[in-house]
Amino acid sequence: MSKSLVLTAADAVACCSPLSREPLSAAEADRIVPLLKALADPVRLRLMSLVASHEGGEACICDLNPVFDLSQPTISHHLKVLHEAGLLDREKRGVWVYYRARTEALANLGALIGDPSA
Amino acid sequence: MSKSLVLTAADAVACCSPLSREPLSAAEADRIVPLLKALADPVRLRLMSLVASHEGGEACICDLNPVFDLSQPTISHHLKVLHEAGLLDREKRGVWVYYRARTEALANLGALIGDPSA
DNA sequence: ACTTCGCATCGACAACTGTCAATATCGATG
DNA sequence: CATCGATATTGACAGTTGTCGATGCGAAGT
Repeated sequence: MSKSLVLTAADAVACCSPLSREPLSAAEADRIVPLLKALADPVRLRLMSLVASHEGGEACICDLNPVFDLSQPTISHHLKVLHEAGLLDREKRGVWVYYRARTEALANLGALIGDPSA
Repeated sequence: MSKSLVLTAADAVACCSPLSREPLSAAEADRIVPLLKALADPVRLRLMSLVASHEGGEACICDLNPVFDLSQPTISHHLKVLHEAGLLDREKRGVWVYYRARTEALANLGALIGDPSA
């Protein structure tokens, strides 16, 4: 069976026209805002960038943790927020946990905010 | 003198490569996050969309206020946040105040999040 | 089996945020 | 100038959020 039975916030972005095209409904805004909230923190934005720009689009937590002067639980918390927003996929391989950037979600969100054809 | 002597957060976005290109520095993240924070609220996201999609890219507060079931000070507050982030330009014409969407700022932010060429 | 290691969860706390009612400001109009 | 109407500011409050230390959990190694 498919692993995408659960509809994350990231999936919901694809169905809205760009900000400058037509007014967003309250329901649409409520579906998009969790994504923006997830990115609207300096640590999470950098985490997202670190994972997305990492080789293969994925990174091990063990690589991410030492980048910041923050406790391990704090990084774990931020990664969870990004994961639950649908921006990061989580996979456990052996001892380590890897996060992979959902570039499609990022692309959809980017298009919604700054529509190139607007 | 020019009115653009002040560098808003929106201007600072243009100088960063997309999220999935290379890791964002802490300083870059700190400059981008205010923009995302400004959009990461359902009311502000809808306000931004309302203004940006409005005829001429601008809208009068008197048109925005009745759209929401919120007090006038609350809407005023949200518009201020968007303005201070550099996403909305403010202009007083006669009795009314008009807000204009800074589409360039939106485009830059959109490109940073979801780079089409990534 | 015991320990170690990588990561998640919990509980607590300070800081920030969204909202409102009350009030101020300021231009237009009588 | 007195008033009115549109918007901004202030002060207060509840709810949310970022952070930490302590602890839990499961897999690997000894």
